[in-house]
Amino acid sequence: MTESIESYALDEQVGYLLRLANQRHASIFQSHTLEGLTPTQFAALIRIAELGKCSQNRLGRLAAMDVATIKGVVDRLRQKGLTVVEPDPDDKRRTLISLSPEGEALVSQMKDVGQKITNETLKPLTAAEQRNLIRILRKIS
Amino acid sequence: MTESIESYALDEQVGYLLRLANQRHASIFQSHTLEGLTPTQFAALIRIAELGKCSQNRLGRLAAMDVATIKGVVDRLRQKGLTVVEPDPDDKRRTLISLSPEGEALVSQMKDVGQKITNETLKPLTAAEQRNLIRILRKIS
DNA sequence: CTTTGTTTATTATAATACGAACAATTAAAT
DNA sequence: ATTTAATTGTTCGTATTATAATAAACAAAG
Repeated sequence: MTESIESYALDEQVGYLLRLANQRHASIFQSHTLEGLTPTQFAALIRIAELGKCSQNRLGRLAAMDVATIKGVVDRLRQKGLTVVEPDPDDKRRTLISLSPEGEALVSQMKDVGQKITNETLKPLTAAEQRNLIRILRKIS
Repeated sequence: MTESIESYALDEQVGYLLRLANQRHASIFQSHTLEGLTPTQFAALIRIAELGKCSQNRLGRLAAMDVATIKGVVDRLRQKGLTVVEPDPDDKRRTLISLSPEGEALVSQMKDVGQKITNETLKPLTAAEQRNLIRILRKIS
Protein backbone atom coordinates (compact mmCIF):
# COMPACT_ATOMS: atom_id res chain seq x y z
CA MET A 1 0.00 0.00 0.00
CA THR A 2 2.35 2.66 -1.19
CA GLU A 3 -0.52 4.83 -2.40
CA SER A 4 -2.27 7.30 -0.20
CA ILE A 5 -5.23 6.00 1.76
CA GLU A 6 -6.88 9.31 1.06
CA SER A 7 -7.73 8.08 -2.45
CA TYR A 8 -8.59 11.52 -3.75
CA ALA A 9 -6.05 13.11 -6.06
CA LEU A 10 -6.89 16.73 -6.75
CA ASP A 11 -4.49 16.75 -9.69
CA GLU A 12 -6.60 14.17 -11.51
CA GLN A 13 -10.02 15.73 -11.00
CA VAL A 14 -11.57 17.07 -14.14
CA GLY A 15 -12.76 20.28 -12.47
CA TYR A 16 -9.30 21.20 -11.25
CA LEU A 17 -7.72 20.34 -14.60
CA LEU A 18 -10.31 22.39 -16.48
CA ARG A 19 -9.44 25.35 -14.29
CA LEU A 20 -5.73 24.94 -15.06
CA ALA A 21 -6.36 24.52 -18.78
CA ASN A 22 -8.48 27.66 -18.75
CA GLN A 23 -5.73 29.55 -16.95
CA ARG A 24 -3.16 28.54 -19.53
CA HIS A 25 -5.43 29.43 -22.43
CA ALA A 26 -6.28 32.82 -20.91
CA SER A 27 -2.60 33.57 -20.50
CA ILE A 28 -1.84 32.68 -24.14
CA PHE A 29 -4.88 34.68 -25.27
CA GLN A 30 -3.77 37.75 -23.41
CA SER A 31 -0.31 37.67 -25.02
CA HIS A 32 -1.85 37.74 -28.52
CA THR A 33 -5.00 39.79 -28.37
CA LEU A 34 -5.57 43.25 -29.80
CA GLU A 35 -7.19 46.19 -28.05
CA GLY A 36 -6.97 44.42 -24.70
CA LEU A 37 -9.85 42.19 -25.73
CA THR A 38 -10.62 39.35 -23.30
CA PRO A 39 -11.65 35.82 -24.39
CA THR A 40 -15.22 36.58 -23.35
CA GLN A 41 -15.36 39.86 -25.24
CA PHE A 42 -13.81 38.12 -28.23
CA ALA A 43 -16.46 35.39 -28.19
CA ALA A 44 -19.24 37.97 -28.00
CA LEU A 45 -17.76 39.93 -30.92
CA ILE A 46 -17.56 36.81 -33.10
CA ARG A 47 -21.15 35.93 -32.26
CA ILE A 48 -22.39 39.39 -33.19
CA ALA A 49 -20.53 39.07 -36.49
CA GLU A 50 -22.24 35.71 -37.10
CA LEU A 51 -25.71 36.82 -36.03
CA GLY A 52 -25.81 40.33 -37.32
CA LYS A 53 -28.03 42.71 -35.40
CA CYS A 54 -29.65 40.94 -32.44
CA SER A 55 -30.99 41.55 -28.96
CA GLN A 56 -28.72 41.57 -25.95
CA ASN A 57 -30.35 38.57 -24.26
CA ARG A 58 -30.28 36.50 -27.45
CA LEU A 59 -26.63 37.32 -27.91
CA GLY A 60 -25.94 36.22 -24.36
CA ARG A 61 -27.72 32.92 -24.84
CA LEU A 62 -25.84 32.12 -28.04
CA ALA A 63 -22.51 33.14 -26.51
CA ALA A 64 -23.18 31.15 -23.33
CA MET A 65 -23.30 34.17 -21.07
CA ASP A 66 -25.67 35.04 -18.25
CA VAL A 67 -27.89 38.10 -18.69
CA ALA A 68 -25.80 39.98 -16.16
CA THR A 69 -22.56 38.89 -17.78
CA ILE A 70 -23.55 39.80 -21.32
CA LYS A 71 -24.65 43.24 -20.18
CA GLY A 72 -21.20 43.98 -18.76
CA VAL A 73 -19.50 42.58 -21.85
CA VAL A 74 -21.66 44.61 -24.22
CA ASP A 75 -21.08 47.75 -22.14
CA ARG A 76 -17.30 47.34 -22.40
CA LEU A 77 -17.43 46.60 -26.12
CA ARG A 78 -19.51 49.74 -26.64
CA GLN A 79 -17.05 51.77 -24.56
CA LYS A 80 -14.27 50.56 -26.86
CA GLY A 81 -16.31 51.67 -29.86
CA LEU A 82 -16.58 48.16 -31.27
CA THR A 83 -20.33 47.76 -31.05
CA VAL A 84 -23.42 49.89 -31.63
CA VAL A 85 -26.38 49.74 -29.29
CA GLU A 86 -29.86 50.93 -30.28
CA PRO A 87 -33.40 50.42 -29.05
CA ASP A 88 -35.59 47.97 -30.97
CA PRO A 89 -38.44 49.97 -32.57
CA ASP A 90 -40.64 46.86 -32.63
CA ASP A 91 -40.10 45.85 -29.00
CA LYS A 92 -39.41 48.51 -26.40
CA ARG A 93 -37.91 45.92 -24.03
CA ARG A 94 -35.15 45.01 -26.41
CA THR A 95 -31.76 46.54 -27.10
CA LEU A 96 -30.28 45.72 -30.48
CA ILE A 97 -26.53 45.08 -30.67
CA SER A 98 -24.45 45.25 -33.83
CA LEU A 99 -20.83 45.74 -34.89
CA SER A 100 -19.45 49.20 -35.56
CA PRO A 101 -17.14 49.56 -38.58
CA GLU A 102 -14.22 49.40 -36.14
CA GLY A 103 -15.70 46.23 -34.70
CA GLU A 104 -16.02 44.66 -38.15
CA ALA A 105 -12.43 45.51 -38.95
CA LEU A 106 -11.23 44.06 -35.66
CA VAL A 107 -13.17 40.84 -36.13
CA SER A 108 -11.41 40.03 -39.39
CA GLN A 109 -8.03 40.63 -37.77
CA MET A 110 -8.98 38.63 -34.69
CA LYS A 111 -9.89 35.54 -36.66
CA ASP A 112 -6.29 34.98 -37.68
CA VAL A 113 -5.08 35.73 -34.19
CA GLY A 114 -7.72 33.41 -32.77
CA GLN A 115 -6.37 30.55 -34.85
CA LYS A 116 -2.86 31.26 -33.59
CA ILE A 117 -4.09 31.27 -30.01
CA THR A 118 -5.85 27.94 -30.50
CA ASN A 119 -2.77 26.43 -32.15
CA GLU A 120 -0.46 27.56 -29.36
CA THR A 121 -2.85 26.28 -26.70
CA LEU A 122 -2.99 22.86 -28.37
CA LYS A 123 0.74 22.78 -29.16
CA PRO A 124 1.69 20.20 -26.47
CA LEU A 125 -0.70 17.71 -28.11
CA THR A 126 -0.42 15.49 -31.16
CA ALA A 127 -2.81 16.13 -34.04
CA ALA A 128 -4.92 13.15 -32.97
CA GLU A 129 -5.05 14.38 -29.38
CA GLN A 130 -6.07 17.84 -30.55
CA ARG A 131 -9.03 16.46 -32.52
CA ASN A 132 -9.89 14.20 -29.61
CA LEU A 133 -9.89 17.02 -27.09
CA ILE A 134 -12.19 19.18 -29.19
CA ARG A 135 -14.55 16.27 -29.77
CA ILE A 136 -14.66 15.28 -26.10
CA LEU A 137 -15.10 18.86 -24.88
CA ARG A 138 -18.05 19.27 -27.23
CA LYS A 139 -19.61 16.19 -25.66
CA ILE A 140 -19.47 17.53 -22.12
CA SER A 141 -20.33 21.18 -22.84
CA MET B 1 -19.48 26.76 -51.29
CA THR B 2 -22.06 25.99 -48.69
CA GLU B 3 -19.64 26.69 -45.86
CA SER B 4 -19.01 30.11 -44.49
CA ILE B 5 -16.16 32.05 -46.03
CA GLU B 6 -15.46 33.34 -42.57
CA SER B 7 -13.65 30.08 -41.74
CA TYR B 8 -13.62 30.65 -38.00
CA ALA B 9 -15.98 28.49 -35.99
CA LEU B 10 -16.22 29.76 -32.44
CA ASP B 11 -17.92 26.53 -31.39
CA GLU B 12 -14.80 24.53 -32.23
CA GLN B 13 -12.22 26.73 -30.54
CA VAL B 14 -10.61 25.14 -27.53
CA GLY B 15 -10.86 28.32 -25.44
CA TYR B 16 -14.59 28.63 -25.94
CA LEU B 17 -15.16 24.93 -25.26
CA LEU B 18 -13.06 25.05 -22.11
CA ARG B 19 -15.22 27.89 -20.88
CA LEU B 20 -18.40 25.88 -21.55
CA ALA B 21 -17.00 22.77 -19.89
CA ASN B 22 -16.04 24.84 -16.87
CA GLN B 23 -19.54 26.29 -16.70
CA ARG B 24 -21.11 22.85 -16.71
CA HIS B 25 -18.74 21.54 -14.05
CA ALA B 26 -19.31 24.57 -11.81
CA SER B 27 -23.05 24.04 -12.07
CA ILE B 28 -22.77 20.36 -11.13
CA PHE B 29 -20.37 21.24 -8.32
CA GLN B 30 -22.74 23.77 -6.86
CA SER B 31 -25.60 21.26 -6.75
CA HIS B 32 -23.52 18.85 -4.66
CA THR B 33 -21.25 20.89 -2.43
CA LEU B 34 -21.53 21.34 1.32
CA GLU B 35 -21.29 24.57 3.26
CA GLY B 36 -21.58 26.59 0.07
CA LEU B 37 -18.00 25.70 -0.77
CA THR B 38 -16.86 26.78 -4.25
CA PRO B 39 -14.58 24.67 -6.49
CA THR B 40 -11.70 27.02 -5.73
CA GLN B 41 -12.24 26.86 -1.98
CA PHE B 42 -12.56 23.09 -2.24
CA ALA B 43 -9.24 22.80 -4.09
CA ALA B 44 -7.50 24.98 -1.51
CA LEU B 45 -8.90 22.88 1.36
CA ILE B 46 -7.70 19.64 -0.22
CA ARG B 47 -4.24 21.14 -0.75
CA ILE B 48 -3.99 22.22 2.87
CA ALA B 49 -4.97 18.71 3.91
CA GLU B 50 -2.23 17.31 1.67
CA LEU B 51 0.44 19.81 2.70
CA GLY B 52 -0.29 20.25 6.34
CA LYS B 53 0.68 23.61 7.80
CA CYS B 54 2.16 25.89 5.12
CA SER B 55 2.52 29.53 4.16
CA GLN B 56 -0.20 31.36 2.25
CA ASN B 57 1.92 32.02 -0.85
CA ARG B 58 3.13 28.43 -1.02
CA LEU B 59 -0.42 27.20 -0.75
CA GLY B 60 -1.42 29.52 -3.56
CA ARG B 61 1.36 28.25 -5.82
CA LEU B 62 0.47 24.60 -5.21
CA ALA B 63 -3.23 25.25 -5.71
CA ALA B 64 -2.61 27.32 -8.87
CA MET B 65 -3.88 30.56 -7.41
CA ASP B 66 -2.53 34.07 -7.65
CA VAL B 67 -1.34 35.73 -4.42
CA ALA B 68 -4.34 38.03 -4.53
CA THR B 69 -6.72 35.15 -5.19
CA ILE B 70 -5.38 32.86 -2.48
CA LYS B 71 -5.66 35.65 0.04
CA GLY B 72 -9.38 36.03 -0.63
CA VAL B 73 -9.89 32.27 -0.59
CA VAL B 74 -8.04 31.83 2.71
CA ASP B 75 -9.99 34.73 4.23
CA ARG B 76 -13.32 33.12 3.31
CA LEU B 77 -12.23 29.70 4.58
CA ARG B 78 -11.18 31.28 7.86
CA GLN B 79 -14.52 33.11 8.11
CA LYS B 80 -16.26 29.74 7.73
CA GLY B 81 -14.11 28.36 10.52
CA LEU B 82 -12.49 25.75 8.29
CA THR B 83 -8.91 26.99 8.53
CA VAL B 84 -6.58 28.40 11.17
CA VAL B 85 -4.21 31.26 10.43
CA GLU B 86 -1.15 32.05 12.58
CA PRO B 87 2.08 34.02 12.14
CA ASP B 88 5.26 32.07 11.40
CA PRO B 89 7.65 32.49 14.37
CA ASP B 90 10.67 31.82 12.12
CA ASP B 91 9.75 34.30 9.37
CA LYS B 92 7.85 37.44 10.20
CA ARG B 93 6.69 37.81 6.58
CA ARG B 94 4.86 34.52 6.55
CA THR B 95 1.36 33.49 7.59
CA LEU B 96 0.88 29.79 8.33
CA ILE B 97 -2.36 28.15 7.19
CA SER B 98 -3.75 24.87 8.53
CA LEU B 99 -7.06 23.04 8.83
CA SER B 100 -9.30 23.48 11.85
CA PRO B 101 -10.99 20.34 13.25
CA GLU B 102 -14.13 21.41 11.36
CA GLY B 103 -12.03 21.75 8.21
CA GLU B 104 -10.59 18.25 8.67
CA ALA B 105 -14.06 16.79 9.12
CA LEU B 106 -15.36 18.57 6.05
CA VAL B 107 -12.46 17.41 3.90
CA SER B 108 -13.22 13.74 4.50
CA GLN B 109 -16.87 14.29 3.59
CA MET B 110 -15.96 16.34 0.54
CA LYS B 111 -13.76 13.63 -0.92
CA ASP B 112 -16.76 11.37 -1.53
CA VAL B 113 -18.78 14.25 -2.87
CA GLY B 114 -15.86 15.29 -5.06
CA GLN B 115 -15.82 11.88 -6.67
CA LYS B 116 -19.55 12.12 -7.36
CA ILE B 117 -19.08 15.54 -8.94
CA THR B 118 -16.30 14.24 -11.18
CA ASN B 119 -18.38 11.21 -12.18
CA GLU B 120 -21.40 13.29 -13.07
CA THR B 121 -19.29 15.75 -15.04
CA LEU B 122 -17.76 12.92 -17.05
CA LYS B 123 -21.03 11.03 -17.43
CA PRO B 124 -21.62 11.85 -21.13
CA LEU B 125 -18.29 10.17 -21.97
CA THR B 126 -17.26 6.54 -22.38
CA ALA B 127 -14.70 5.17 -19.91
CA ALA B 128 -11.99 5.45 -22.56
CA GLU B 129 -12.94 9.06 -23.31
CA GLN B 130 -12.88 9.88 -19.61
CA ARG B 131 -9.32 8.59 -19.21
CA ASN B 132 -8.35 10.32 -22.43
CA LEU B 133 -9.73 13.67 -21.33
CA ILE B 134 -7.89 13.59 -18.02
CA ARG B 135 -4.66 12.57 -19.73
CA ILE B 136 -4.92 15.29 -22.40
CA LEU B 137 -5.90 18.00 -19.93
CA ARG B 138 -2.85 17.16 -17.83
CA LYS B 139 -0.71 17.63 -20.93
CA ILE B 140 -1.93 21.15 -21.63
CA SER B 141 -2.15 22.40 -18.04
C1' DC C 1 -60.18 44.35 -21.84
C1' DT C 2 -58.04 42.49 -18.24
C1' DT C 3 -55.60 39.14 -15.90
C1' DT C 4 -51.82 36.14 -16.13
C1' DG C 5 -47.53 34.74 -17.50
C1' DT C 6 -43.23 35.44 -20.08
C1' DT C 7 -39.44 37.94 -21.84
C1' DT C 8 -36.10 41.62 -21.55
C1' DA C 9 -33.03 44.46 -19.40
C1' DT C 10 -31.04 46.44 -15.15
C1' DT C 11 -29.11 46.39 -10.56
C1' DA C 12 -26.98 44.41 -6.38
C1' DT C 13 -24.12 41.04 -4.12
C1' DA C 14 -20.56 37.59 -3.91
C1' DA C 15 -16.60 34.91 -5.55
C1' DT C 16 -13.00 34.12 -8.61
C1' DA C 17 -8.84 35.80 -11.30
C1' DC C 18 -4.94 38.61 -12.67
C1' DG C 19 -1.77 42.60 -12.94
C1' DA C 20 0.42 46.14 -10.66
C1' DA C 21 2.08 48.56 -6.96
C1' DC C 22 3.58 48.69 -2.11
C1' DA C 23 5.87 47.86 2.55
C1' DA C 24 8.09 44.70 5.45
C1' DT C 25 11.23 41.17 5.87
C1' DT C 26 14.70 37.91 4.61
C1' DA C 27 18.57 36.30 1.68
C1' DA C 28 22.50 37.02 -1.22
C1' DA C 29 26.45 39.52 -2.90
C1' DT C 30 30.32 42.29 -2.59
C1' DA D 1 28.44 45.46 7.21
C1' DT D 2 26.13 47.44 3.72
C1' DT D 3 23.99 47.31 -0.48
C1' DT D 4 21.19 44.68 -3.52
C1' DA D 5 17.90 41.37 -4.67
C1' DA D 6 14.14 38.29 -3.74
C1' DT D 7 10.10 36.77 -1.10
C1' DT D 8 5.81 37.50 1.40
C1' DG D 9 1.64 39.39 2.13
C1' DT D 10 -1.62 43.32 1.29
C1' DT D 11 -4.37 46.44 -1.44
C1' DC D 12 -6.38 48.44 -5.64
C1' DG D 13 -8.41 48.25 -10.18
C1' DT D 14 -10.64 45.74 -13.75
C1' DA D 15 -13.10 41.74 -15.64
C1' DT D 16 -15.86 37.53 -15.52
C1' DT D 17 -19.57 34.72 -13.72
C1' DA D 18 -23.74 33.33 -11.18
C1' DT D 19 -27.96 34.26 -8.47
C1' DA D 20 -31.59 36.98 -7.02
C1' DA D 21 -34.60 40.81 -7.13
C1' DT D 22 -36.86 44.45 -9.71
C1' DA D 23 -39.38 46.92 -13.36
C1' DA D 24 -40.99 47.50 -17.94
C1' DA D 25 -43.03 45.66 -21.97
C1' DC D 26 -45.09 42.10 -24.56
C1' DA D 27 -48.05 37.81 -25.38
C1' DA D 28 -51.79 34.75 -24.48
C1' DA D 29 -56.12 33.43 -22.54
C1' DG D 30 -60.31 34.13 -20.56
